Amino acid sequence: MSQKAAADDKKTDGKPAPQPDPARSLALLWGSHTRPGRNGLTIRAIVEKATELADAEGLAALSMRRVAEVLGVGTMTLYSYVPGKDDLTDLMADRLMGTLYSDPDEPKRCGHWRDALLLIAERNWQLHLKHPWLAELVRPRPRLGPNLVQKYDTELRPLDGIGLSDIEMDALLTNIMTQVEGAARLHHRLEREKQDSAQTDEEWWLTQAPVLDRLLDAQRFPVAARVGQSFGDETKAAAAPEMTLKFGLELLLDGVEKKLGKT
Amino acid sequence: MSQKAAADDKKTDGKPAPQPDPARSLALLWGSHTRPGRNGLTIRAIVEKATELADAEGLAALSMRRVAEVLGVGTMTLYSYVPGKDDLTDLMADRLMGTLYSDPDEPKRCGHWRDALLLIAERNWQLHLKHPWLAELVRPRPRLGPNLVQKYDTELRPLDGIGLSDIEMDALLTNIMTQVEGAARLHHRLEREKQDSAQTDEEWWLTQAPVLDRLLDAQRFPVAARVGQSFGDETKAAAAPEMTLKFGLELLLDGVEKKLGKT
DNA sequence: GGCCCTATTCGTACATTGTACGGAACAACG
DNA sequence: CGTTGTTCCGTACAATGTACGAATAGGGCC
Repeated sequence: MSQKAAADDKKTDGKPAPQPDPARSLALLWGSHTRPGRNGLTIRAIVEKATELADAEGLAALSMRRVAEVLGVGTMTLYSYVPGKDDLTDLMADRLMGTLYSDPDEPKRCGHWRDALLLIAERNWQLHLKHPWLAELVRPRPRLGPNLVQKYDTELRPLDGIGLSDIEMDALLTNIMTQVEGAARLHHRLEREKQDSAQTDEEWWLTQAPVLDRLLDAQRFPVAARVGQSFGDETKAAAAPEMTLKFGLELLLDGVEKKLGKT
Repeated sequence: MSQKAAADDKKTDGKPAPQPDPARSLALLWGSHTRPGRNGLTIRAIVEKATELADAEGLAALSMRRVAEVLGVGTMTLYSYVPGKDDLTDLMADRLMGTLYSDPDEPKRCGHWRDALLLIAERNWQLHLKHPWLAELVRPRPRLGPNLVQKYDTELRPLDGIGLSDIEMDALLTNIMTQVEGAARLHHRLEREKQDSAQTDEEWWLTQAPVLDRLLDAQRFPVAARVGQSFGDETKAAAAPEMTLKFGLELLLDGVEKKLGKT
């Protein structure tokens, strides 16, 4: 239908793309973030304050106006440092990637690849706990910034030479990251629901009761009813997503172990 | 800090919560979607048209105004059928869950649990391919609707009695869904980038070249450079996320197999 | 020191979003 | 033919990202 209808907005007067300029975004990521402007503002400062804001109030509360307000500058001033909001979130994400490990060989120093992967998963999990907005970013993974590349390298090192092909190494890491991110999303969703419906889970059962009734009394869902029961008990007791993640990781690593023939 | 500061907006004049009413949302999901209004409109029709729109133009283009326009009704008319946009997307998602299997025993009929899980993963993957917006929804998983519960039950059945506890069954399924959704996100991200930067990937390498140079010439990232190379080759060749998913699934299932002691 | 030019700052404006509000049109019932 | 309650929807509002261009400040050159 309107497959290409949205391509030419402006008359394309010379510059190729006024809005999305991937080259500029990349240059920004890899460039210097500490060169101050006229009023002493730096990209780094913007990114840090924005991160604080997102940590405290969630990604939904992260608006250019709020960031500018917190920094005590005009809203549009931010745009002389950063092309747009997407680039800001990219910067925020990439910066965090630099905080994961103390040095590029930390995971490898675990010795066994399995321990290394567990460390990697744990660090990423903790990062997601500290920064709930990380898992909410629209972009599945942020643009390729220096810290992300560093992280990639750091996490690949303990896998190098254990018997996996390059592509398998990448696939394994990707799957682990997917697991962690997925668990983080679930975790934050539950957390938010818990504090949205406020106080006791007494009330939670009241609103959910009609559905649960329909669920249980009908034998349409025999297995779901029973498992949902167990899961519900577990859920209220502790952090279910973390258990799920641990379980999935074990399975994944056992699978790797089998693929490698033996430990 | 502002933990509870945002609780009381309005004077709370009687009705508990004017905006987020989980009970109503749940009732909506489980209620009838075919009762027509004055002008013959039904919830089902709204949901279907909205789904078409999201399929064709992406989640970003899905606005209440557009949906109403397509349906030929006033914008606010939608609000007499659906409490808000979130509920609409919940309805859309839940409806799709009903299209996954022909009957509640289809996966179980595969015989072996491994084949069943592969079928389950494949179906969910195909669904994500058909509806890119599904993986973009903010809510990690939609609200508990009838079709989602049905799907849950259907997918649990082949796992029942093979030697896993209820919680393990749930965790396994959750992890598989996470894998699929993560792969879908990556897939759609690559797809979008490919058609955003338009025509040849010639140009892609031009914009990405400076970064890649910095990446390769520095020996800061020895492993990442090499693996990224392999991965880049693979990426251009075919659908990398799908391969990654297949790989991760195999590992996961091998892990399950080991846990069960033997096939 | 004085002046000009360029890069930075940012007030205003606009398009777009979800949706609250309340009047208008309509159906059913007496 | 009212009356009443439901459904429809035009208008309005607050919030968003950001384009535009006027004000402004700083730094180099005479």
